[in-house]
Amino acid sequence: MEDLIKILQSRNIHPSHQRIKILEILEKNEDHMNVNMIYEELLKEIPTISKTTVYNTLSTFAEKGLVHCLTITPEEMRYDYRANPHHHLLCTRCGRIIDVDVQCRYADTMEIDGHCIEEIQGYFKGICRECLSHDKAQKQK
Amino acid sequence: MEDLIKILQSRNIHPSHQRIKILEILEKNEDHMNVNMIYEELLKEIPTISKTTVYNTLSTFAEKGLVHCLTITPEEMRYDYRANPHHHLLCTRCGRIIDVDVQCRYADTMEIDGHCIEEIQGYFKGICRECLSHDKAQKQK
DNA sequence: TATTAGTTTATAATAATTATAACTATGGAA
DNA sequence: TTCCATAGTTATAATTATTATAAACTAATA
Ligand SMILES: [Mn+2]
Ligand SMILES: [Mn+2]
Ligand SMILES: [Zn+2]
Ligand SMILES: [Zn+2]
Repeated sequence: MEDLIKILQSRNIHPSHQRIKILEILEKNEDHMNVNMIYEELLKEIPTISKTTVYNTLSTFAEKGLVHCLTITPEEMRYDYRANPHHHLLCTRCGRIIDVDVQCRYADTMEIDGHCIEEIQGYFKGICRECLSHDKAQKQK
Repeated sequence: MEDLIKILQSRNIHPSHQRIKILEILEKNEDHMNVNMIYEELLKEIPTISKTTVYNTLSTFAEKGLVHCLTITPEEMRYDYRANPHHHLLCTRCGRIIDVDVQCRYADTMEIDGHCIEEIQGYFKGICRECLSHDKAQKQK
């Protein structure tokens, strides 16, 4: 709680009740929530929360570099709180977006083909570990 | 023209007038159009074309593996006709999506961290060659 | 107290995409 | 030729994520 406030302050974001809760949810959640998932979680603690606040807060967080926006799913934006750059797996079975710790060979390159590279976004499509082991368990029956 | 028909037929897609024209546009265009860009181009030749047809056709093409869907821009889907897998640069200046021919070290890996990898999607964010040289020209004034 | 800036909320507007149903072209059977 | 089935196209409406707008609230400050 105190930690979260400090994190917000360090980015010059006024630590309102709503903002603290949203950051708390982002921190807890592993698989890259969309606005609606965050909103549903918030409702449990702040029943008067508005979806606009979630949108506003997330775009503030993104501006201040506190979260990264992932355009992996075509339907809606996903939000990523983890600090270090990394890649993702989009599971075509369960729909989750999962962190994958692989290094990109080009992660330290700032120039390719004359283009200036500022950010690397990579993701894999496939079937996640959990879904695979679920498949196996099914087959053994 | 004959080529385009053959391409469609080889994928079991009936080569209607509309479909041929859409494929033709995709082939000509380098920077990964969205539905509206394709629609606007089509209007010049088929003034009665419907946007629904563009959507239907592109989703057929995608199903049959003729195009790839890019979720790089958050606003809308972009379509990629090139056959070989490759990466992209999203220029934050001009908004274009440009092919970048870099190899991915993991392109032949089918398994990472126990997850099954079926497809690799990667893109870079930055400023493209053309925008950079435009900047330089400005400065010299 | 009155004022102000910053934050949250309710509500409406926008825009990409999908769903639905009517219309059209085509090719074969009768 | 006429009828019919099918696939493809079109117009239109519905859905849904996101953004815009303005009102209400909060906390700090003169
Ligand atoms: Mn992540
Ligand atoms: Mn491409
Ligand atoms: Zn899964
Ligand atoms: Zn550019």
